[in-house]
This record gives sequence, C-alpha cells and structure tokens, in this order.
Amino acid sequence: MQRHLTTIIDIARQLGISKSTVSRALTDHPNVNAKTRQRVLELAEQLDYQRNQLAISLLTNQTRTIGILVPEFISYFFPRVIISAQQVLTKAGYNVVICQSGESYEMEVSNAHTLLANRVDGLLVSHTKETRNFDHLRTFQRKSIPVVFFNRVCEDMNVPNVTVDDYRGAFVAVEHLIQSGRRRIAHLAGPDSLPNTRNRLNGYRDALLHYGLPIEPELIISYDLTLEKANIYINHLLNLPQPPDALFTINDPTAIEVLKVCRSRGLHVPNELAIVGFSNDPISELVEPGLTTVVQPVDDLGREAARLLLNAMEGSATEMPERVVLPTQLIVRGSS
Amino acid sequence: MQRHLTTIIDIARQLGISKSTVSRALTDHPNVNAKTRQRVLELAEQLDYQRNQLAISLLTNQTRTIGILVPEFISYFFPRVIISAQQVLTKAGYNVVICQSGESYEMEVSNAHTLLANRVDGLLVSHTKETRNFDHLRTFQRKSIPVVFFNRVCEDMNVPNVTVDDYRGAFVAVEHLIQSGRRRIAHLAGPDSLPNTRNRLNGYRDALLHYGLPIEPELIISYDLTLEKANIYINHLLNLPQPPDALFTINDPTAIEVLKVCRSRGLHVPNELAIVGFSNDPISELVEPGLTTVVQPVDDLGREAARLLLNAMEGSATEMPERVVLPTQLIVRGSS
DNA sequence: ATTTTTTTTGGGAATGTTCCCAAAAAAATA
DNA sequence: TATTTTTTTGGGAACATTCCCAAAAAAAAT
Repeated sequence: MQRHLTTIIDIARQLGISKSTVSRALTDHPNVNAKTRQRVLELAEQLDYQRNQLAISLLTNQTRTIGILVPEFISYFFPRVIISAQQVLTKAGYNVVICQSGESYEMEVSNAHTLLANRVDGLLVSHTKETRNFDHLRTFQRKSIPVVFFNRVCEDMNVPNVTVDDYRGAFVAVEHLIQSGRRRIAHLAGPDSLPNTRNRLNGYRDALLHYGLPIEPELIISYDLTLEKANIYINHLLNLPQPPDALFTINDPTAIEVLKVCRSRGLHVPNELAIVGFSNDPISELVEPGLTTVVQPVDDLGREAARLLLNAMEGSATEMPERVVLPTQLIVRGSS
Repeated sequence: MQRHLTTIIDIARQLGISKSTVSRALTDHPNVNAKTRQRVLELAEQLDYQRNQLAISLLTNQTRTIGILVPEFISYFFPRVIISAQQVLTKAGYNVVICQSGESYEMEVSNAHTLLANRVDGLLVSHTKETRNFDHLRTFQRKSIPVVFFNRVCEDMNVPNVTVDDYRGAFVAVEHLIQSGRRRIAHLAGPDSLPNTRNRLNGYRDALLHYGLPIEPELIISYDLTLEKANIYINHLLNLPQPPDALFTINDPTAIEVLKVCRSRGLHVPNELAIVGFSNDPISELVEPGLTTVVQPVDDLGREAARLLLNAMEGSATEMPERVVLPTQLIVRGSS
C-alpha cells in the first residue's frame, strides 16, 4: 500500500521553486507572482493534487469538522434533524461526521472517543436511552470543545440545548382526548432515563388533573421502545378488567403498533379505542385510520441545534448557555 | 480558542522522561519498564490524554476511516444498508464517515473532495440520480483508494460492486400480476440514469414479452422520484382512455402514493387497480391494503459492500473486481 | 547611477506522533 | 571484577502543511 499522493513539495520540485511559494499560490495568498501562481495551479490540476487536510488540521489545531452523535437513524426523526443541521453547518464551511450508537451506551462512549481523537471542532448530540453517565461528553467540555444537546438532553451539563415542548405537546394531546369524551386514558411511556419521556408523562398527568380525572397507575406503563415489548404491554392494557378507552403513546411507531393490535383483535378505532401518537412520522397519515399525533418541528430542531453550536464555536461562550424550546402542535386525524 | 490538549510531550516533561518512552508506554510496546508504563498510564488518565489521530494518520498515511457516500438517508433503505455496513467495518477497526448529497450531483462532488482531503482509506458509494460524470470517483481509483459501489453502480468503472437482482425482482413481480389476470400493466419507472431503473424496466418488459403481452409505451413512464411528479403521472395514467388494471412502481413510496390517489378517487385496490412496489419499506405492511412488493436484502447489501471494501483494502487488488448480485423476493399482500 | 520602496521568493520552525538507531542502564555470565 | 547480553531509554527524522522572517529581485523614485 505504498500509494504516494501528490504533495506541495512534488509540485515545488517539478517547478524548481520552494514549497512556500507553492503553498501561497494554492491558498490565494496575495504575495505571489501571477505567472507563478498560474504555473502552480496548472501543475496541481495536472497531477490532481489534493491538499492534505490532516496536515493543516494538525497545524491549525482545528479540523472544521463537527460530529453528530445520535442513538439511531432508522426512524424518520433523526435523519431529518441531521439533514437540516447539516445544511446549516455545510453553509458555514464545516464538514459533518455522523455516528450512530444503535441505542447502546457502550457504542456511544466509543464513538465519543473516536470523535475526540479525530479532533472535531464541535459536537451535536442526542444520547442513547441507556446513557446515565455523561463523563464521555463532559470530556469535550473539559477540553473546551463546544457541545450542544438536542432532543435528548442532559440538563446537568451546563451546555446549550434544543428540545421540543414535550410537556405542552402531551398536555394538549390528552386534553383533546378528554374533550372528545374519553375517561380512561392510558399512556405508554418511554424509558424514565429520557427527559422527554418524563416531560410527556408530566403533561399527561397534569392534563388529567386539570380536568379532574384520576391518575391510575395501572394505565401508565413505561417501556424500552422496542416494538416487541410494546406489543406485550398493549395487549396487557386491552386485557385489563376495565380496559382504557384511549391510549396516548410516546411515539408514532408505538401508536402504529397499537393500531395493528386493534386491527387483529377486531377493535374499532376510534370508537372503542382512541389513539394519539407523538412525532408525526410520515407513516401516520398513511395508515387507516390516519393517526392523531403531535408534530415535532424536525427541521427547526436541526437548524437551531446547528445555530447554537456555531454560536458556541465562534462566539463568546462565557454567557449562560442558551436553551431553546420549540413549539409542538396537535394534528387530529381519524384515530381519535 | 487557545485550548491546549494534553500531548505526549506534556506527559514526558512532567515525568522527566522522553516522549519516545511515553509513546511506547501508550502503544503497548514491549520495550518499556513495567513501572514506567504504569506511571505514564496513570498520568495520562489523570490529564485525560487523548491521542491525536491526525498526527498518527499524517505519519502512517492511513486514517482507518472509510467514507460512505449516499444520495439521501430519509428513506428506509439507505440507513439500513449503512448500519449493516458500519457494523462490519467497525468490527474491522475502521471508523465510518457518512456523507449525503441530497440527490445533488454538485453536493456529491463536493463531498467526494472532502473525503479525499480527509484521506479516507476507502469509499462506499451509491451515487445520485443526477450523476453522469464519474470523474470525482475515478480520482479515488487513480490514487489507489479502494472504491466499492452498492445499489446504484457505475458499470464503466472497474471496481467491485453489490446490487440486488433488480431484473429478476421486476420480472417476478410482473409475472405475478399477469398470473393473477392483469392485462394492462403500467410501470412507473425511475430516472434512466440509474442502472437499477433500467434493469427493472427490462424485467418488466421481458415478463410481458414472455407471456405474450404487448408493450405499450404509453404505460411506461420514467420520472425523477419526487412524489409531486409521481402524483401527476399516476393521475395521468388513471385518466387514460384505457387505464391500466395494474401498476408496478419503481419503489414503495411511489406505490404508497398510488394507494393514496386510489383512495381519493374511490378506486378499489386491488379489484380495480393492482399495485406492486419495490423494496419492502416497513410502511408497506402497515397500509391498508398491505402492499405487494419486492424485498431487497438491505442487511446483506451493507454487509457485502463492507466485505468487498475490506477485501480491496487489505487484500490483493489485482484480480478481476468482484461483483455480487443478491437475490430479491416477492411478497404478496392485499394490494394485488 | 544610486537609493528607496515594493514585490516575490526561500528557509526554517512548528504541529503531535511513531519508529529507527544509538546510548545508557541493568542484569547475566565469565 | 570484567565482560557480555539484555532491557530500557533518548534523540532525531519523517509526515504535509502554514506562517513568519529575512533575503533576493524587480520596480520606482531620487
């Protein structure tokens, strides 16, 4: 594997000039003779020279690369956020490296180390559902590499973050169910470790309280977001002596799973069971009946996260870290 | 931004030994006193030292990073392929950098340059629908950086590639429609620039020929994969004086779009129009009726692509480049 | 023609690491 | 104790680039 890529020195040698001059010609530095620049540019083109970003990064101590660390990107949510963040960052002249941890804490730590070793200039992160120890991310902070959380945030770390208004989204969703006459509203919640799970749960609780409905512990189940478990719990809820007349789920895939179970049990949606999801996956408008759900502004989320990171990297990081909460919105479809 | 990260030299100085010794201690080199190693390791931990991968890569001329270049990753397909490729590559000790070009040729070229400047050791690529000139990828070849195509391949370039059996998949899909009594089978095809579009089109044609059915040019429409266009063409087909009784589409999202149009026009599926998609998106089993489709072995695709790349990077690249074609399979659901 | 100014060029340090070679220290042998 | 062998250490080159400073060349001014 003795491939040799053209360097600035090769060009200098062939032209009988110094590497400094070549460097200047290649970097649009003013102090270079027009004709010399021309010759350099031509030879560079001819040898298809490609500047070695590694050497430059080593020297300047910045890579102009930012890392994005997400738990997964199969679902619709993260890819969309990443794309919109990437647009902003690319425009600002940064490269983007994406790592996904497959919801595994171990993988997340390993990815964090890789990004650190590769000297990213900043980090955008949404942690796994398993993550409880944030040392691997604090390391970035300690080395003063800006970190911004989005969607899944660690409130203990004193860094900027962007979330959607999970509490309000959940409140409005449950309020809608109550106002359409439901009285036994179950909630299939996510893992307790995630702040947005907790916020949605609080929204659910407060909506019930606000309308004078009892909070029944047997109607609240938190689970690990795997569809197998979802299935078990959905059936468990429907088999209760007093089954719920509505089900509010932590996300749309779960709600779709509920829809499938109802279909297989011959339960009519929404007459016998109303369903409300969360996130407005594209699937939610394709199923029959359409799924009532809470919209998360995915594009804004990515854009804002990128903006906060750029601020932190380029601006003064002394102020109180900015925390953005984006509004959510209920979309009512056939399932409720 | 004068952050200084701990280096091997800081450790050496604090311990009053040379950087060579520190380096040895840190890299598990045998020629180092056990006690010295211990001291180095402890201090490294304490200062949370992180080796600078840039410096190492510069020195060794390999980054142990491989680039994955895809047109998009919103759809289900690419994320899945990437994840399975990533698993293989991670296990082999490589980092993975993912770039998405948003189906834009310009962005693809720019991404290719970035990856080259960052000195990736290998490239996994599925090009955009706009890509007709492959110079930006040939550059890798010229610099003897292994390239492997997957799914969307450039047959002119003499590199390994992995595809699914698009021809056979399409043939079997259309055969199934014919055998269930359809006679006017339309095909909504992808852009001509993509080989898999062409292969699927050939499969469609040959199936018709094989069963003695005429090929009607008015029933074959290629389009650019945007859903807005899909909508227009679907309506166009259904408005024909002699509308089709079946529609075979280039992919599942398109087929779902057909389903939606049928729903809004009150057309019964499959009685009045049978629909067959391609790729077995998870959505396809959630819609009503379930979508008949052709399964692409996404995980195998990623795994094989990674394997071929590892071969090319580590093995002898002299032989004829390997080309893998993975089998497809028809899944019949309610839409046909 | 000489001096001053401007433009253009070259040399060398610096970035953080590994690896080779020589030197020093320690251990083993005579 | 002296010599040989083994273990451990240090010094410096190399990787590709940028940037500073000085030197050379060219142009302008006297």
